[in-house]
Amino acid sequence: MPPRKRADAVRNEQTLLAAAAEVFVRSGVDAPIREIAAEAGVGMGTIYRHFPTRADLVVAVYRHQVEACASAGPSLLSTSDSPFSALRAWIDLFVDFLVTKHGLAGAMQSDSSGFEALHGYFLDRLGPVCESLLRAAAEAGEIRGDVRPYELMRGIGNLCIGRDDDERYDPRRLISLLLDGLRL
Amino acid sequence: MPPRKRADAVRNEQTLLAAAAEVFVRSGVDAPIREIAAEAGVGMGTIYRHFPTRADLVVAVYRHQVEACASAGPSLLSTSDSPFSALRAWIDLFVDFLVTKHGLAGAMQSDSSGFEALHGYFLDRLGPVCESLLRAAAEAGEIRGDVRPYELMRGIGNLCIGRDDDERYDPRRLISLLLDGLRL
DNA sequence: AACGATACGGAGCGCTGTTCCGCTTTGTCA
DNA sequence: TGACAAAGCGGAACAGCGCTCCGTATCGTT
Repeated sequence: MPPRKRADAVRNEQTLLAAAAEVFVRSGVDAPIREIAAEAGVGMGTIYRHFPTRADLVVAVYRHQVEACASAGPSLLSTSDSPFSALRAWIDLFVDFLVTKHGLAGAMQSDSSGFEALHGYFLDRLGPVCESLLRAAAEAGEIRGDVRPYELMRGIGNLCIGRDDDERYDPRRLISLLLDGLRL
Repeated sequence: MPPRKRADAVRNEQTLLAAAAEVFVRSGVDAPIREIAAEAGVGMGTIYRHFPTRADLVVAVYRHQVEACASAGPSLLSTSDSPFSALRAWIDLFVDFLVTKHGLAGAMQSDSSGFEALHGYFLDRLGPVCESLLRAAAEAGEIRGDVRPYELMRGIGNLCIGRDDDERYDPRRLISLLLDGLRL
């Protein structure tokens, strides 16, 4: 059994994950390594040591984001004014996450089976979270009750497909409209 | 009406189209501009003047290749030993062309409607050519007669999906096997 | 032949990924 | 606690790329 990782290395790994997620949203998954290093306040060597290839980093961020998104659901539900505003806030996190998810396919150019596995993980983990938010809002009488989590998540995912550099298309606007459409 | 283009400019444009096609097959659509310039024996400035963006170049090569592939059909048919060997040779050209075609989607990241248009052009132009090769081989009794051009072209196209840097997968080998399977 | 107009070539700039190694921090053991 | 490998870190340095720009060469016209 190899000796445990050093505490600073563990810290840096977490910092990097958070910084990379932030930068991916701001500049896309192809953002320069330097920008991610700067955001995290570490050197480039540190990134390469933790994540030898860009795909490694993207996958790690992806998993990290799935977890963050999953655990954000219940906590938003308990801190928000209403179930519906929790849902809105959660969807907002979800959209940030989709940037990473869509970049994933490109980053994992080979290995499509690995991609499928990650996609399954994503559905298993986030589907129930979305469902509980939906149910809470429905039981509070804020939205209609016949919306299924899969269709909502997929619909939002599809709305977010397409290049970010298109001034004429803002997915978040449409998603907001969609959410309004759920109200009773 | 603006004065005609200079003769050397026209020549260079043709040279570039041929050189780019060659390089795309060898190194992919992301090949360095320098490599294409070197292959064509021109300076980089010349490429940028004729094709301001990479997408412009890829699209131009694409159209050029569609035409070349379309006109190669009949001529192969008349110079080959048999219709079947003409078909084999044509498929070989077709596979080269697919490198450009698959790169097209990536190069035209925005503008998916433009991509659809180009795809339609591709089908209209190459479908009949493939059909005539198929029919000739069938009428010569070399292959079965129930193969439709669309399914063959699409099948071959799909076989060619996936990264080129995978040592374990050689699309041309499989395509050769597929072609053998058409024989009577 | 002479002279704009047009096109060409490639050096140069800025940005990127990736490596490599001297320096710092950490954990351990006497 | 102090000292000393081992593990980890930072960022200078190198290499490769896209793209621009302008002095030079070629073309077509008069």
